[in-house]
Amino acid sequence: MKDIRQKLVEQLRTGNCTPRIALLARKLKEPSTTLHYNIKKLEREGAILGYKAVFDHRKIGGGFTAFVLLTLSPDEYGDPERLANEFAKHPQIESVDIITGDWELILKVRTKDQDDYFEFVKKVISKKGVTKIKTLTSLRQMKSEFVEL
Amino acid sequence: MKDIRQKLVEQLRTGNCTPRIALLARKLKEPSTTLHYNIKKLEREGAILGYKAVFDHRKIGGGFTAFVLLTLSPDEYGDPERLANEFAKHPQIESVDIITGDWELILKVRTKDQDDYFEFVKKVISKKGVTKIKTLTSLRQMKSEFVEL
DNA sequence: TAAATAATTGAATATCATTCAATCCTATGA
DNA sequence: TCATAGGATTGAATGATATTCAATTATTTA
Repeated sequence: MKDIRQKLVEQLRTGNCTPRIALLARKLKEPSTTLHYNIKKLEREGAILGYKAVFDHRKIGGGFTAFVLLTLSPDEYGDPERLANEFAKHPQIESVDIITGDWELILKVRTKDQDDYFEFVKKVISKKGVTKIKTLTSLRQMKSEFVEL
Repeated sequence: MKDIRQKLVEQLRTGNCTPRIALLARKLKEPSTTLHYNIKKLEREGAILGYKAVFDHRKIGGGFTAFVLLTLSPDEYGDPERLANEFAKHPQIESVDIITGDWELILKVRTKDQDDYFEFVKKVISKKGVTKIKTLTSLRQMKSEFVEL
């Protein structure tokens, strides 16, 4: 048996999907060519960045979810985007935001379990420039990516 | 001119998309029927919850993003899910998590601007059961929904 | 080891996205 | 008011794709 599952998840997580124009045409009672035109326009304008699958992460080896608050050392203050971009590269990280207040960055992280998360914090998050880390562990997700769970 | 744009955004925000099997078949060098079978299986198992568009929220009237930390009154302590589910219904709310630590809930909220956000806090978030609200305003998003921006 | 169940796959079909050209609408300026 | 140009809408035709089906192969179960 091939292990296609993992490859599929990898591909569908960030793209490789497309809108169902014919279905939308029926729902909205509009000609599909009109919808096609308007969707392409949204894409051209950069309003639509892509199409992707939404997963129940518990079922694809991402049972642990946490929000991570970070403060940066004064030398990173001027350019928090450098570190933020570095974090963004990791597939375990769902979102990266530079924020106001007592913390500079907030990350949303998905790992298999708490052990995995601890390893991830040690290897990826704890780096020069990060002076303080606070983890808010998700006990229950009610909504994610605008989808109610 | 019809205003289809808003209706499309509404529909594509949470679903009405589908995987591009033929494209994946070329990428992964597997027969499209095999991929079709495996994708349907992921759907049946509930691992895939749906397919949706990813937006640049700044271009569809959601220029303001914030993470909202909430503490609940002792009487809501026992059943934070009730309030969480209520929040989840609002389209401005991207995610709702029940968390550990000093706060009980974290929301990710998208509104047009800060004024809109203030209205939203007053009308929706400030309700009986919520005793403390802390807003972390996003100044810059580097990644969202696993998509680098 | 046999039988049952699950997974893979090519061929055929049904559905759909996309293209194209014609038409309509809207904004702009004389 | 009218003419014009660019954008938006749409039906018909086409090309591409998802889906179904049946046959085969692999894996699990008893």
